[in-house]
Formats: sequence, structure tokens, C-alpha cells
Amino acid sequence: MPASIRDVAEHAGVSVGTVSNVLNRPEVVSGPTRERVLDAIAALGFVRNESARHLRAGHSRTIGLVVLDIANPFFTDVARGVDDVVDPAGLAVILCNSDDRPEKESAHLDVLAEQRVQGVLITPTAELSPHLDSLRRRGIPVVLVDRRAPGPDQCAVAVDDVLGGRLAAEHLLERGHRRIAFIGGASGLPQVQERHAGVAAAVREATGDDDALLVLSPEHLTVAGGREAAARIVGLPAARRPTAAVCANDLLALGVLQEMVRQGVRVPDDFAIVGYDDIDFAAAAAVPLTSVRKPRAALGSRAAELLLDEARGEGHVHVQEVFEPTLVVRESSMVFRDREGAR
Amino acid sequence: MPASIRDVAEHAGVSVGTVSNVLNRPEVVSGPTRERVLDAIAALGFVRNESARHLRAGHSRTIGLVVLDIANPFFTDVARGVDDVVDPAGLAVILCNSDDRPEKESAHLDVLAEQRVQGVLITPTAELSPHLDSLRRRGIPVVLVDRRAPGPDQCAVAVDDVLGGRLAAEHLLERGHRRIAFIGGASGLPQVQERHAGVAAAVREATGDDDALLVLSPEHLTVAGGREAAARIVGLPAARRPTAAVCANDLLALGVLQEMVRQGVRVPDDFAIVGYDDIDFAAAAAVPLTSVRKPRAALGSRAAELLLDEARGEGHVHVQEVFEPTLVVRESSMVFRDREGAR
DNA sequence: CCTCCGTTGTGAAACGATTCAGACGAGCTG
DNA sequence: CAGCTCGTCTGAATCGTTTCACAACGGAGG
Repeated sequence: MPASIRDVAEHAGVSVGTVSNVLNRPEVVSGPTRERVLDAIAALGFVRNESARHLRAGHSRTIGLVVLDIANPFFTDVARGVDDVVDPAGLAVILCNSDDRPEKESAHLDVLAEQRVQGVLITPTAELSPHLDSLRRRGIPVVLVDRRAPGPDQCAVAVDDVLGGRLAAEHLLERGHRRIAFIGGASGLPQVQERHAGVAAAVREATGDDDALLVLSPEHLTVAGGREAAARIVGLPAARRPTAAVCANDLLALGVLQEMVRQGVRVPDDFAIVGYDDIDFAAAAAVPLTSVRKPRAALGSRAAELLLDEARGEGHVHVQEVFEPTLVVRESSMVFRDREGAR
Repeated sequence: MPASIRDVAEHAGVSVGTVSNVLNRPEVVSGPTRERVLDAIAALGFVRNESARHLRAGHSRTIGLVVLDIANPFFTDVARGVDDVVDPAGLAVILCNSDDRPEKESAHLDVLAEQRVQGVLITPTAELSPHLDSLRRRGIPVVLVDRRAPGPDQCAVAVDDVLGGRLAAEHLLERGHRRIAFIGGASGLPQVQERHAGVAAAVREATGDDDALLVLSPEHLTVAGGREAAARIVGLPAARRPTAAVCANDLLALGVLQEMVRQGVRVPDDFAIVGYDDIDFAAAAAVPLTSVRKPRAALGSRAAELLLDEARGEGHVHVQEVFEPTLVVRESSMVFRDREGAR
């Protein structure tokens, strides 16, 4: 059993209150006494018991971060942004992975509530869990990440995904593409639906043709899902086959790219691809991916700032922040003409 | 302030002990009483305070996992494996990222000690931190992940990286490559040094020539590091330029691939690449990467099993487990056209 | 009627850190 | 010298839960 503050007090010949003061307000303790206590701490290898601190304080020094897919680099970048803000504040982050499954999400939220976290950052699954409301009723701040708030009574940090979808589609339309695929349709995530809406609007405006957009809905927003969608596209008769795709995220785009190359379809000459999120692997792909860039780390750090402000209490006003995405053009959407000009 | 067990007791007209029994040993409470208590819990929205539980129990229901680079998919896969074991056991994982920096690692270990975690899983930085020993002296089990134990007095789950390096090199040697690069040399990580040793031994045996292996040492084991190394290789005079590379991990390999393609070097025709770890993105690259596969999730889950066993106490025997890696051959190394004659 | 048991519920004592009212001198002031 | 203040330290109360010795009760057996 590890040494307690009482053991330290005994060893140093002082009271427990004094030890606590050395730990928390060293300036009120005289020099010699402080030394004796610090020596005792070192001698016994004393380490504070956080559970006891938190029990007394009524809340812990941790926050929860719940993401949809820990294997998606987008979320590890968000986590990094969160850490950049939370770490200097002396708090720890408990990172949870919901795998886009509501029941896992709920279980994680329950654990976080029992841990009395100071707040929760979450990219929720499609439906907002009732557990989230119950956290907020309990006074635990919740900030939505990469998702718009349903109302003005909570903070959220999102990205204008309608604009993102539009940017991606307009880029392809400008390059002469007239049959475009949107890959990722079936996802119930509002983010994805917004991207879809942006793409659809741009395509309709440019072509006046609702059939110009082909929507594909792979099972998951992963590399495997992208391969599946690409195989379907290649299987279409040439007259109906799209010449380009906007993917709901970069994992899908990488899968599409891989399958196209495998089938001998040249990218971008025969088929152009635009991804979404601009994860690092997008630039690292052998045919670097054009992608809609979201400020990944900034999403995390801004959300964390809002959470800490809300947790501090005094006069917090809820903010619904919406970042604007930008298009990063790389080879996967450049026609031959582009590349010549770039040289 | 959230409802406590005392509030529940009052609301249900029973004692706190009974509420606790309903929570922890429902079978010793009579049906009607149990109902009344459960109703009170629901009515007040009572949630257990874990800090108080843990204070009483003397230890928390969490374990720590410290990784070198959360942005490296290898580690997110390890984390998944850990979760598979730890979650069913009713424990939570606190995931920490050391960024390969000893001071960050130490800070995280201190926090974990304060949290009284039941144990720590860690892929340590090059030098084993003294904080690790101090944890173990304090009775907190530590299991090394992807790293051999320095002695028989602790558990470790590693991979035979000498063999891995050898597999990668022999594969290239069999295909006729006679000048090979090892990328990642400067890292102090023993895992990387082992890979280097395996490659060096295989090359020496096959060529009898110590100069046949070129060692490159990019700053970090990342995609950017790989690009940097590839640029250096392309800049070499043809007579000294390697025709293939073994990379210390897949991020490096992806960077090399990207830069080679950018410079117009065909992969694998002009330059073959073998990566290490076999992360999912290796197969997803447009030129799918040959890579040395490590059982990523199994590393995590086995390490977690050992940790839980040690934490349980009774009659634990330390295990140093070493997995054997396998070579997964994909396009990036499949063809070799001997260019010696073209000199 | 008394004793013994089993079942169910009680309530106080921990766990370890923090906090706060107050004790105790020493040094000043008037 | 009484009365103050200031700096330093003490010790008990507190946070919410678990645990455990024991009380209360009813029924069975003698």
C-alpha cells in the first residue's frame, strides 16, 4: 500500500494539514519545514491519490473525448488539437472510441459520468444519444465536435460541409466532368448528408440534370468501402459511368484510388478523385489526393477551449462555431493539361 | 451537485448500506426494497461516484496505455487490441501519447500513478524511464509492448525484429537486388536497431560486401522522413544508388513511395520498397506496399492479458512473449529489372 | 414459552486529501 | 504591559462509497 499524506506527516514530524500546504500552497510554509516535508515525500516515494483529491473537490481533473473511429487519422489529429489545449490546463483526456455504434457510445458516456469528468467532447453517432442530454442536465458541459448543435443552448464546433461538398464538386465541374459520383451516401451522419447536399446543388446548377450525380453508399466510411464503390463504378456501362468522384472522407477516397489503379483505370486521366478531411495520408498517396481540407487540429483545440470555458462556469456564453473548409488540389483531380502547366 | 447514495437512501426510506447492497449485491436485498431503491435511483438520476469507490477500494478500475505516436495507425491498432481485452473486464483505458519524447512520457506516467491505475502498458522511448521502475516498485504492474524486457522480472510482448529485418532483406536479395538501403537508422529505439541488424546480416551473408547496405537516418519515423530519405537516394550517382529499400516502418515507406513517384522513379520497376508493420494504409497505397506484418492487435491484447493477470496478483509468472513477423508481398517489390547491364 | 437460525436491514468506521477555524508565539504599538 | 497583528502550524470535519459487526424480526423446533 502506497504512502499516504499521513505517513509523510509522521515521518516529517508535522501535521497532515502542513503536508497538504506544502503540496498546494508552499508559500505559506516556512523554509525549514517545507524542506523536511519534501524530504519525507522523497524518502517514502509519496504520490498523491487523485481519487481522494477529486472526492473532496467534487470533480476530477479529466475530460472525455469520444470519437467515431480511432483508426481514422482525422480523429487522431482532432485528439492532438484537444491535447494541445487540455494538457497545459493540467487536465488529462480520456479518449473513447464509439466505432459509430450508439450502444458503445452510451456505455462510454456512462463511464465518463461516473468518473465525474469536467466535460465531454464528442463527435456523436447519427442520432444524439439521450445520455448526452442527461449529462448536460447533470451540469456536465458537452461540446459537439465536427457536428452542428441542435439548438443554441450548447457549444459546437463544426465545418460548413455544404460548402465543402460544393467546393469539391465545382472543382470537378470546372474541369469538364459532367457525370460525377458521390461516395458515402447511406451514412446517417449529418456531416455526410451536408457534403452530399453541397455536391448535389453544385452539380444541379452546372448541369441542370439531376441524373448527373450518381450516389453510391458503401457499408462503411473506410478504405474497404471505397474499394467496393470503385468496383461498382468500373462495372457500369461506359455511357453511364462517372468520370470523377467526390468521397465523403479520405479513407473512402484512398480505397477508390487503390481499386481504380488495380483495375487499370488511370487516375486522374481516366478518373478524377476528390477526398474529404485532407488527412496526411491523402498527400502521401502515390497519386496525391485532392481533398477538402478541414482544420483538424483547430477543430479539436477550439472545442476544448469552449469546453474549458464552460466548465469554469462564470458567464459562459454558448458558441456555435463553423469553420470554412478549403480545397487542396493535388494530382488525383488534375487533368493532363493541368500538370503540364504546373511544370 | 449530483445526488449521492445518501440522497437515494433518504428518498427510498432505507439506509445507505442497503442502497450500496442494491448496487453491489442485489441478491441480499428483498424484492420490494430493491424496487424502492431502484425507483429512487431513477428518480434522482443517481450516478455512482467512481472517485469515492476507488478511494475505498484502494485502486481504480483503469489502466494506462502509453504509445509513441498516436498518429501512427500501428498504435491505434494496438490500442484496439488492448480495448478488446480490457473492456470486457470492465476496466477503462487511459490512452497517452508520448510523441517519442521522454519528458512527455514521464509526465504521463506521473499522472497515471496519481490516478492509481491498475497497471500500465507502454511502448517506451529509447531509454527506459526511471519512472517505470518507480511504478513497479510501488507495485503497479508494467508490461512493455513491442519492446523486449530488460530482464526476467517483468512482462513484455515483442516481435522478433531481427527476423523481420532479415525477411525483408532476403526477399529483396532473392529478387536480385544487390544494393539495398535501410531507412530509419538513427532511431535509438531498440526495435529499429534490431530491424537494422537483421537487414545488415542478411545483406552481408548474401553479398559478402559490407558496403552493399546504405543506411539512411531521417529525423523522424514519419511520412516526411521517408520523403527526405527518398530525395537523398535519388540524388546519388547511379553506380552507388540502391535499387531497393527496407524501411523501419510503413510511414517511412509511404513517404519514400510518394517521393519516388513524384521524381518519376517507377515503383517497383526502378525501385523496390519494403515497409514494416503492415498498417492498413500499406495495402491501400496506390502501389500496394510489401511489408513485414506484425500482429498489431494481438500485441495489444496479449499485453493486456498479461497485465490483467499480473494485476490480479495470485501466482503471476512473468512472460516475455515474442511474436514472429511474416512478410506480406505486394506490388511495391514484385518486379525487378536488373539495371546493372545498362550501366 | 424459550432458543436458535436465517433473512434483511442498519449505521458507523474506514479510505486519503483538503480546508478552515483556531492555537500559539513572536514582534509591535501605544 | 495589555492588546494586536502576522506568520506558522494544528486537528477535526468533510467528500461518497463500501464493508462489517450487529440489530430486528419471524418462524421453526424443542
